[in-house]
Amino acid sequence: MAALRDPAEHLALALTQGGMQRMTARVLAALLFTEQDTLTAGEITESLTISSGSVSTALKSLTSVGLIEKVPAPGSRREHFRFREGAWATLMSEQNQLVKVMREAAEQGITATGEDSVAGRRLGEMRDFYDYLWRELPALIDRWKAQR
Amino acid sequence: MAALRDPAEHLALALTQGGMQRMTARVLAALLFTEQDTLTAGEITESLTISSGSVSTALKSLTSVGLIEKVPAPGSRREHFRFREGAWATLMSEQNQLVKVMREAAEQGITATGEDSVAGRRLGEMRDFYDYLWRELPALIDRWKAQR
DNA sequence: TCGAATCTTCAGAGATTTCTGAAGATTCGG
DNA sequence: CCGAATCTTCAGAAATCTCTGAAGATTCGA
Repeated sequence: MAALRDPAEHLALALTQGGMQRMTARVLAALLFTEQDTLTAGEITESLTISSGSVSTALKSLTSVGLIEKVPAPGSRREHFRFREGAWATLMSEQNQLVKVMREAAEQGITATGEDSVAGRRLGEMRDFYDYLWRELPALIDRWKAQR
Repeated sequence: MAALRDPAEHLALALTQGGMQRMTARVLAALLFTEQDTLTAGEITESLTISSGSVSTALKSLTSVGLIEKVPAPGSRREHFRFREGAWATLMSEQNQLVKVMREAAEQGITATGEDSVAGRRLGEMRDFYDYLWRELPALIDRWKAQR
């Protein structure tokens, strides 16, 4: 596989498996692997050989979820971007939204079937599990932040 | 949205967001929401109005990851399936594979860039984070299992 | 304020994924 | 061992998602 020859592409692939858009993942990987402190949209466009449109969309989306940040660049007309401190914890928290969705789906199911039905009991187990994660995962991330 | 009227479909949608195939998610939801203890492939095919091929593929895949199980059904020629005890913890563990992939991608990046480069330091942070999760998440799940 | 450089948006081409349907394999009662 | 019931597989149709390219918007120095 070509990705194994290129660690940045390999990392992008892993991010893709986690649900990230392919071009977005490649842009993030570029920001991780550069030896510069920041990169401009133009530099990314050139180094990945993808359209400026894709880069723009990717940067917008990565910024909005807090994985990267715009860096004021005096003396340059272009926007500079940088991988953000603590971004991994942010990404993890993003993914915890899914835990919330699962818990709510279970809750809704219980409302529909009733607590004491066969299905209601199955869904109760599900709700309890995601409830537990919803409480414990943020604590886990906090412990990480603390020990840094 | 129609899904909000039908809790089973809503749950299937949530599973889909987590990366599960749509028909596979619907089959799993059917097994969760039924008032029976088990369902046959035929019953699922009928209640979801999807092709028998999709049901067969879905059941195969759900069985292989341990979310459901075949139940021996004396006196019936058909296979019976049931949502599996502790399946949610299993699903969670599945998803932790991604943590491992991320850690390895970081490690590989460090090997390529060197520990002391700018990129190497960024990747070091990434590696440490996923390393932490890789150690702590199984413990979190174990605590859940213990407290049941 | 003007204009060059840069960025954003979005329609549609292209790539990918998903589902179906039907042919063939399997299973089990008789 | 036969045959009806059931299950599996897979080619290709259909649906979906992704990326590009170019038109228009924006920004900032002069």
